[in-house]
Amino acid sequence: MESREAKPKAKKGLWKPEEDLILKTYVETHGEGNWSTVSKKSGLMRGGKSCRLRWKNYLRPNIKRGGMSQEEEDMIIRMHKLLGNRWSLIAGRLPGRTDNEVKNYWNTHLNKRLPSGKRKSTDSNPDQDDNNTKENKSKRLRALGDSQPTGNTSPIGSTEELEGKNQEKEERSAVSDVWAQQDAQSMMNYYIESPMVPDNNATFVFDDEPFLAYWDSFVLFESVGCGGDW
DNA sequence: AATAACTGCAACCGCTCCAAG
DNA sequence: ACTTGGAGCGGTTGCAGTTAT
Repeated sequence: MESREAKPKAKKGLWKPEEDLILKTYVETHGEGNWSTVSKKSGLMRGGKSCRLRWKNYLRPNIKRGGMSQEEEDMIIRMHKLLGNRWSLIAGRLPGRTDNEVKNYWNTHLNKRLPSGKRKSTDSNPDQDDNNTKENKSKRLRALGDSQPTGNTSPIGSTEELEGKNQEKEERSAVSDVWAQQDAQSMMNYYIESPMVPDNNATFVFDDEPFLAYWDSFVLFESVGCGGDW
């Protein structure tokens, strides 16, 4: 596909301020989308994916930067418990936060704090510490990559999560069951009471995925099937 | 002061999904 | 029905900054 000759190689690495400016200006005048053509039209020597990522994670308006608040952190933990590594879904519940940011925050701050956390632990046994050294990291990950299907590192349901291409669909159909089995009631209470939700009138920003669909099916399941009192 | 080790984050990669042709 | 290409997602890597020795 990319074997077209004379195709200039896309620039990689950190974005420079002038590149940011070009991209920002371009998107603000032409709108999002058609990322593959952005590099040509804007003059940026970047791949479309790179442009999209930069915009989405850094340049987009209303991006909230800086440390996570306690509410945000709590939300991430709860959502991760329910959804696993569905970073885009989790980020969708956190206005101004991106999936990449949530993912990084989880991996660097939260994961190691939780009992099941397994990355870069500071108080683990020597064997585990050895596994966490930088030079061993790559070897370990490559070895895993050779022997494991991708996307199977979720702490939640890592054993029951399904391999292969139907995983997503099956997950979606199963998600209400998962929620029903877990602390669904407290989750609902949290949503209602959360300081991040100014009122109950759908003030979430549903950026990407149809989270409402998940929610609806869950509500349906709970209210019809389980006799919940809400 | 030097440098090794660690940490956090930005960015890339590979894959899947899905709409258009 | 099939192919193709764009978009999006999660996992992984690279590296700059920080801390420990």
